Amino acid sequence: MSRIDYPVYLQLRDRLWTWIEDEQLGSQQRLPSERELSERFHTTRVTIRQALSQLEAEGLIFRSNRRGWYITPERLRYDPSRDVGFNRYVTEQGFRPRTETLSKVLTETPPWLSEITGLAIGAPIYHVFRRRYVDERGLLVEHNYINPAHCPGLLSESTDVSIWQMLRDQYDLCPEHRDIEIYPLALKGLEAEALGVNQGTAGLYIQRLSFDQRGEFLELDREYWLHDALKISVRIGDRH
Amino acid sequence: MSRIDYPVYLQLRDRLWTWIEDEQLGSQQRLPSERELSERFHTTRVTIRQALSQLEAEGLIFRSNRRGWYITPERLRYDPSRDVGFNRYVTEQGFRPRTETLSKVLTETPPWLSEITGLAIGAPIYHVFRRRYVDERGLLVEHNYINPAHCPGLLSESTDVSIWQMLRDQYDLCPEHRDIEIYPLALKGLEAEALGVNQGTAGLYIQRLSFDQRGEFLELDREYWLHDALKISVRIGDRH
DNA sequence: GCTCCAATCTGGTATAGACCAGATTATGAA
DNA sequence: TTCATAATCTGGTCTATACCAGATTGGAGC
Repeated sequence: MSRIDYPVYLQLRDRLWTWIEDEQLGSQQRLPSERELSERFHTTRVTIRQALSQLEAEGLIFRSNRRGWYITPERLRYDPSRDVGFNRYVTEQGFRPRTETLSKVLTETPPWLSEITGLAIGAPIYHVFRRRYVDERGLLVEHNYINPAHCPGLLSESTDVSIWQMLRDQYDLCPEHRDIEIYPLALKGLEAEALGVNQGTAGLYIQRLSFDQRGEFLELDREYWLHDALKISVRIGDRH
Repeated sequence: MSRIDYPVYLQLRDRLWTWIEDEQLGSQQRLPSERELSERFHTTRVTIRQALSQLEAEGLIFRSNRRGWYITPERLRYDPSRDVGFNRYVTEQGFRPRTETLSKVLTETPPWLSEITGLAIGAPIYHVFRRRYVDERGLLVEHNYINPAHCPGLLSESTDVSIWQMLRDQYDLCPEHRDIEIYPLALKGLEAEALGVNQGTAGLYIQRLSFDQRGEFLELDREYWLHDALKISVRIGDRH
């Protein structure tokens, strides 16, 4: 007997969950179409969609625009306090990374950026906009704002790998301290578009503001992640 | 002229946003009912609800079960790496904190807890379950698992204030290092119920696992936050 | 084989209506 | 005034249907 007063779409969520387990659907595998599911579970498409949205919120499945529903891969572990490049820790965890540079320009510091970096409004600043994949699923887009005073030749460097590694190797730069901000938000506008998800899809915002030993602004990193893509994992206070 | 191919519910989202600005609705103020809004904006309740859900995902408004939609207060800034108690930093930011202890028991270490703490399965462990408010809005629920070896008299202490402060003052305990995990999830079951939100509401999970100077397990903290309630803010590498 | 285009399949959006259950408010009796 | 209760208001759930637009597929023509 199912509990009374338990809405149909929540019952469906549970039945879908166990159905997925029974079928042993694995990472990135596709579910049957909504119409097929609504027949199979004797309900309407609207209600099935409600149940699917629940599973999406829980991170079990994700949608690919007008293509269908798929099983969400395991979360990527991520430590924003470390300087290790994306490619390296993705590989370390047994996944296949890929980075696309969507734009890379030398532009002028806008007011909001001036406010948090101390740069003058209109001062030259590099802006790199990239999309990162894990196993061919786009997990995040990232805006990098880099102080050109420290690395004048950045535009001619490749930005499809780690910017940090490049800053360290080519320009001998490393941050002395940084301010990190993290909060959940809805992906919208440019970011939603670049990730191929619907407006309002749940996401996680991570911002890193780095300064060098002399307290000068080095780099600002603004990352927009899919909500189900990562698990932040930090160790603090260890002296090894 | 509005952009073509822009769905009605997204247009509504924008119109509602500006309408809220025009009306100068402030923190915790109530919106008109869905039926009223759907008339006012010449659409159906379903579509209005879609627009409201967008604004909810974006953190502008939140819902209170069968009572209505309200303006979301400003996010609370939160640094999980510091030992400052909830009450203190809520107050520091000009808000009014409140904590309810929902349960407080001495129980036996379950397998999953044994795995991450090193305690023996079945070993005694304190479990405190609390709900935290800011300005009378419940923002998170929190499970604390505390090693009784270090603070035998915990059950008789008040847990409506900072557990950390108590551990420090009464038992002279402070953590040497800790592992922090953070990721977005959907609030469900006990946590959703305790916060009075619908199953599947977006949330943020924060876990802190603390050990003392000798590497012994001190405390495990599992927090379930509303997604729109906080902004994590950490400074790393500063030597002041 | 290949390319191109049409048919088809998919999820995305939108309407109109209905009923439910919890929360609030109004009412009226004590 | 107090307190129980009834009416009402609110969001929550659900059905049935329709059409759209992007993605995929299948086949015709080369």
